[in-house]
Amino acid sequence: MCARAVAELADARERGYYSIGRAAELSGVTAKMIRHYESLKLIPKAARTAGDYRVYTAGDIHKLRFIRRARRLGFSIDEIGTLLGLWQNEQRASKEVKRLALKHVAELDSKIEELQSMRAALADLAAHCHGDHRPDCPILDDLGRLPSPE
Amino acid sequence: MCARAVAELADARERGYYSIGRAAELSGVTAKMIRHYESLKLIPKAARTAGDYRVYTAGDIHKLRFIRRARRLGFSIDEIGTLLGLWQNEQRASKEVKRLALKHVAELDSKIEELQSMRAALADLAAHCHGDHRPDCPILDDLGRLPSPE
DNA sequence: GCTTGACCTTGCCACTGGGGGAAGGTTCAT
DNA sequence: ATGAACCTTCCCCCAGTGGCAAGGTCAAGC
Repeated sequence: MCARAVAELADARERGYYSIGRAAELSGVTAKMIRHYESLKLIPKAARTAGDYRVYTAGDIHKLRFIRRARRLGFSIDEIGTLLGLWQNEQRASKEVKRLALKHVAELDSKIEELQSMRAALADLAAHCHGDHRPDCPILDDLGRLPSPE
Repeated sequence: MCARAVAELADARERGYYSIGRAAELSGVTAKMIRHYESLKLIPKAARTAGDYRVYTAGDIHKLRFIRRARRLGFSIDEIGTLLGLWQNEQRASKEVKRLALKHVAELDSKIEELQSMRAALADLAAHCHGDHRPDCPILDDLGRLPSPE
């Protein structure tokens, strides 16, 4: 993931390197996304074999797994970049990490609230709709409501 | 929004047409998005003046407001297309509208649940992090956790 | 050695729903 | 007649994927 030109693929495998497909299997991040993360500079450029195949170490795969877990918690790519830096920095202060996590919790909270208010408004409208063959429908009435008499 | 070539802008205004900027003001949908919705065929092509300016009727603006409200409830552009069709169809069955609304409520519910489980997991990790100058951090430990001993 | 097929490479296009801006034309008031 | 305000089209950007196409590499069987 850092050095360059690692000879043949067979060689590379013997030395403990994995192809992008294997890395994808082992980390749960698709090959596509591994390349994408490389292009975004979230991860450094992978080393290549003589045949120009990317090769990954167990450590790289560990890092990819880290990224995948962070994505699942909803962190953005930028935030994950920061988290990776902190993860690999032995001098980090856990305060920094906690601050980032709590900021993200707050973002999640506001998204949740937003969705909940949409949900409530819509469920309320739906509750007042007969839902039969007739055209009358408070849902459409509300969406098409005029703000002021026209 | 349907016919073509409406002569001069001044004429058009006298006949009750609005420019895209006015339509944006009155509907709350930006001029940018009005053009975008037209390109997506969510709304028909607007009529044009001799100078190629789009013109809109009060009815069009009403429709744009409908779209804006539906977006705020989280409906996708596709769903809004369907809702618009139902809105303008006097023969509609309110059952259809209600079904769409309830389906969307279910989608909102699953998104809310997803965010809530992220939120809970992250808040839990953060709660166990000292958040001080020391590097030890359960948040990073969890993100970097190996799935099986290696 | 040659073929086959799995895997890899790059690159482009699509989607969600917008935001921003450039380059140039139109309208209208002064 | 000129400048401001508004309009036009076109393109790039964001996040985070998925998919396709054309081509190169590798390992294995015959």
